[in-house]
Amino acid sequence: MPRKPQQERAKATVAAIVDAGLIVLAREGPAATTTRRIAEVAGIGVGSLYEYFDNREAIHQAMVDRLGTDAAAAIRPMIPELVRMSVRDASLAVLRRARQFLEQDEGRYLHCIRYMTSLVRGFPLRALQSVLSELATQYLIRHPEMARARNLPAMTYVFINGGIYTVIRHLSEEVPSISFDELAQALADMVAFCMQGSLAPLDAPAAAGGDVRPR
Amino acid sequence: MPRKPQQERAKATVAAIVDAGLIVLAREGPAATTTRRIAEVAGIGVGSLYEYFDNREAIHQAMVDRLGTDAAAAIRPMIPELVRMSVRDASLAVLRRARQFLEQDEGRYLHCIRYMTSLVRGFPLRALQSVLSELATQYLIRHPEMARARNLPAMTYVFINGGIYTVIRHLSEEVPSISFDELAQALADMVAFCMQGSLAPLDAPAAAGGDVRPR
DNA sequence: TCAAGTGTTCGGATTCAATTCGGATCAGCC
DNA sequence: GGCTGATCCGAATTGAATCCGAACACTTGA
Repeated sequence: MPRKPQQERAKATVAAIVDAGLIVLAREGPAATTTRRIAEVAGIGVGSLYEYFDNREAIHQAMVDRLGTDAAAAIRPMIPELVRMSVRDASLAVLRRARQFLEQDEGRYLHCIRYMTSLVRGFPLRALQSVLSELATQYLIRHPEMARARNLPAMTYVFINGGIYTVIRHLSEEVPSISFDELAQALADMVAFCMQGSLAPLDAPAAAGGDVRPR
Repeated sequence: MPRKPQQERAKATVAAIVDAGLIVLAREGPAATTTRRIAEVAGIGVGSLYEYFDNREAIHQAMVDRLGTDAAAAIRPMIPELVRMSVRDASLAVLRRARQFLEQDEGRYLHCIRYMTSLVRGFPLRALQSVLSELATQYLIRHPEMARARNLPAMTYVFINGGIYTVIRHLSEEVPSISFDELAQALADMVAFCMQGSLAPLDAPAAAGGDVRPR
């Protein structure tokens, strides 16, 4: 029976639990991220964990939510500048900011994110997805001619979801076959190529490799 | 101390364990996929699990490997046909085959794949990645003019990794915001657009939305 | 065919993390 | 102070993962 923290100290406790979870996960790995250890690092008793969380899974969920919210907060203020850039430059700027965000605090979030995919089913960074959707919307408002692009909702879906999880996967790899900068550059190029291709008239000259027009 | 199965019955036991794991995971979910239950469904004693697997995690890993191998086996025979298609059609064909593969046996693999991402860290479908790399290589041999494409290794990385995990994520979503067919169509279009854009001469006319040329 | 030696199976005993629960403590209010 | 609900606590309980030594099955070679 989880309750809502009402008093200040209770809110502090909840925050301490999520903080402790992230700290332990980053420093000691998923095997060490037990309820006892979280409580120990948070400086509270084990029983207190269950005052505000149904179970360990709920704590993990809160940790993921925190990461998503923080990431979103890092990107959101950039939106006004981003909409004034080209799609390629905007994509690149977002990817660079994401990397910077993940590497702050001695890579705490970077370490966490590597384990979180196996901690929480689906690993939904809702807040981050939401901010990137907002960015896409703002970008289209500023560049209405791009709304002509064919299949835009599906492509946006792939840009956002595919982008987030491709980056996470890359950062989780033991021995990446390409560097982060190469990945970021490729992703930014690809977003630009897709917008370009999707906006081109259907009777545009096809490149080598057969018919590249949709449908 | 895990050993290699030497006798036939031991190999059968190992296979039964992996099968049972996949069956239980698909039918009863991750919470029910305990060592006891796997042993029960496999028709063996709990102790036998540890003859060939270090721990439960190793069993999960074997389940993931099995899925990756089976998926790869479903795609590999298509390579000779695929290399004769356009990139778009080939991409679409691979995506359709993947879906068909996942839906066979009443969606057993589909159910499994939804949980596996949280069962095994990194969820590496090595065999599948390997087959798709092979496909890319064969495609380039057959279409040498495409090797001119800028940044090809990084783009291929994104096609393969991004493609696999975007599809998996989509199939894992409770309420997908787009249908699988829309996703497949968009991915195939995007691969085509990227190849087209990447092969286009650098001084090609830029589409709306600013400079879309790399670097 | 038998016996030794190795591979295989088994399931009760052990270990340890997750969760519960009843009571102690604290904050705000009369 | 005395009351009430919120908060905190940690020993006890529960159940899954793992271990281990005995029992059983197969292979070999005499």
